[in-house]
Amino acid sequence: MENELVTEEKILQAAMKVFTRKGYTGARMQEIADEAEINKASLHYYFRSKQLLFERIFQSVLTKFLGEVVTKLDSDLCIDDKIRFFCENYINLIQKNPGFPNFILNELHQNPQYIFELFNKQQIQQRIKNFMFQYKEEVAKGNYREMDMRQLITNIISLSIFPFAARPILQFNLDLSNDEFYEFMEDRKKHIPEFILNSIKINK
Amino acid sequence: MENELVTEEKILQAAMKVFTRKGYTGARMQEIADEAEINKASLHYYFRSKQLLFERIFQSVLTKFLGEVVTKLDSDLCIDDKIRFFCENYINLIQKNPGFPNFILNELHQNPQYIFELFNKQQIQQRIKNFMFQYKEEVAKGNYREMDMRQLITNIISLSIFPFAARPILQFNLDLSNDEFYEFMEDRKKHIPEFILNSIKINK
DNA sequence: GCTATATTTGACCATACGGTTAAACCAACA
DNA sequence: TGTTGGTTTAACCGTATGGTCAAATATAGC
Repeated sequence: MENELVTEEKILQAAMKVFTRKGYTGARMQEIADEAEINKASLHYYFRSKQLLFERIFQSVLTKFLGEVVTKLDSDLCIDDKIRFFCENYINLIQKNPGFPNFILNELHQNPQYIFELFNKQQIQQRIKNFMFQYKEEVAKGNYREMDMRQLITNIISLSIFPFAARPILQFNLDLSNDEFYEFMEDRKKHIPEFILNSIKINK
Repeated sequence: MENELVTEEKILQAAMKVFTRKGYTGARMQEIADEAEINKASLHYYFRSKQLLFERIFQSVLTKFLGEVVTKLDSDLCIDDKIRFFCENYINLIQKNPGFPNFILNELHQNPQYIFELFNKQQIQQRIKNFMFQYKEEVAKGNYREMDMRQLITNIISLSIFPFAARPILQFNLDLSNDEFYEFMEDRKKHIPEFILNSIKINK
């Protein structure tokens, strides 16, 4: 049918909005229906249950969250540019979807095991290994400090994502308005790579 | 009555366990009652409603989470030691209470406004300002790089807390067993201060 | 326009859940 | 031992919620 895609798409958008805001247990099927401007029974017509609808959304969110940025990470950029690229693009991505980090962190905690399949699809582990290898080569050349690469990768991710997950705390304690927080994260796109590179580069 | 404190304490412990695992919407009063090995009606006898019990728990968690460590931050330690102290003690604290970060990050997102009173009690803003002032003095002496202190503070917190919030993701993608993750975080107590100080100190 | 198929809807169902009640229980004390 | 007051409990209540169903409505092919 013609309308099918439209309705289905409306539902998916509404569901993403509600699930990312309220989480699985907090979300109400009625609320999703209202948001999509359809009858609650139609939800179950298109997606049989809350669980199935949720899985669809969760998969889509996780794919968006991991895919877009991580994919480009084993390009032929140098270490510096990869770090710059990652921070800048991740912050951009989350600025467009502010609810993603908390949503993922939270539901992750409930479901852990079944999520790992999704990670596998993105071949994260392989990309990380490539990056580690590239770094080691640079260490051998004397350009970067030797360090536990798992710590470095954790640092890059933490610095980029955490401020969004803890946004209200930061805004309050650093006394930032919404606009100021936006500016703060804009600055941060440059600040993080600078901060990291200051720490890991060896200046000859 | 004699038994009152015991029962009340049992409830609070059970409630903390369940709320930090499942969040407000995910937690069930029956589950808390079971965990405390009492009747569900007794819950309502001691704490009138789910909301009130939750607020009690949330306040207690937040106080523990903020107080213990942050309080000691405006001591007379030097910058280096304050950063070392903060990272080490925060990681210790969370290792003892692994559910705290996700719990706070999540509920925070639902409730923001009423939480700020609790932050005020801990005088976080003042302590941050003191730290900023101390840093500026050191910059003037030429010992540390000049930088936006709000970024630095965000970095310290992000690096310490985020790995716990995203633990399953990290464990999977860095291929760490539970024991290895523990070791990883043990190393991290030293790694973070080193990483940060490498970046901000000026070597003469 | 008629039939078959897909979609939408209001009404309904069963269960789960937070919360209440009244009776039972128990310790202290007169 | 009987009375009092705090505590515990089983049974119950009203509502919210995920899910179903059959009737109604729209759509497409003939």
